[in-house]
Amino acid sequence: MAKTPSFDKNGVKKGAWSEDEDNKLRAYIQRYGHWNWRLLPKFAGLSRSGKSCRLRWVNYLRPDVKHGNFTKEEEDLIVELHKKLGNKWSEMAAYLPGRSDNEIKNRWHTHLKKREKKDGDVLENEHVETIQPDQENAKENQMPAQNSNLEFLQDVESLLAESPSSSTKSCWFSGLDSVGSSDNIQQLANYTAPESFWTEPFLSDNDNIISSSDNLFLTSDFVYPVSCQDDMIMTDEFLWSSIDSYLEYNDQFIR
DNA sequence: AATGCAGTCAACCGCCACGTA
DNA sequence: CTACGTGGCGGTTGACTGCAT
Repeated sequence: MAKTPSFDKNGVKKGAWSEDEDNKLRAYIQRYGHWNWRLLPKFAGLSRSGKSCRLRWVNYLRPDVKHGNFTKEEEDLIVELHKKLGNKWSEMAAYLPGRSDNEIKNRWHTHLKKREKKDGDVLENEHVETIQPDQENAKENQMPAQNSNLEFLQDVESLLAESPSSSTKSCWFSGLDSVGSSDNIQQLANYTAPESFWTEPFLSDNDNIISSSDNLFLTSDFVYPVSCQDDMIMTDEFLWSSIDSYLEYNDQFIR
């Protein structure tokens, strides 16, 4: 499927990645993070270009990357987003957790483009409008701009502070669409975390940070249940201690 | 069984935007 | 202001798979 491995004139390897190369790259990034893609292959012991390493990580090795067939919902969303955004694959990827821009692009070119053309022809014959302006606006409201993780948490923190209902906090994290009637509750329910919030483990040289149950935002134990299980309800204490840990931990690097 | 062809997807390439010296 | 380095994006390619003939 992938290209045959070969070496260019500078001794840089190209083509399909071996399991050994994957393991080296994964191990290096999990321990040190990707601080400089150009230098990374040298330190990780790989005869690859930085670009190739980045692509392999982003599209394949990241722990949150979904491998497998697209669901009907995902495909419908891609079609809708393509109507809205055009070929902005990376922007679309922000709305499809676990899917890379490359994967979305491939899916569009191999499947959805044809489906869309077919649907378009049918609709043209039936003289039906595919999307109403109001629906567009509604969609816009559900997809706020992505912030940095820290900005996102600060926004959430301030919204939660204004919330009269303690259950709001749990409901928001459980992924419910609507949890109340007041403005800030509604705003919170519509709020979208940056994808990296769930997926970036904030790696450092200290392995304890990855495995410590005290830093719940930093562990896969916490990140994955929240991002994958819609019906998970968290206690307020758990949520607040997690946010505090997260902000505290971030401060070490920001200051 | 052999061949051709369309579909699929991992990976590459060139370009651009942005930050920094 | 300019040059340079880096990361990221979108378009394209090439190898593999599966199906039809």
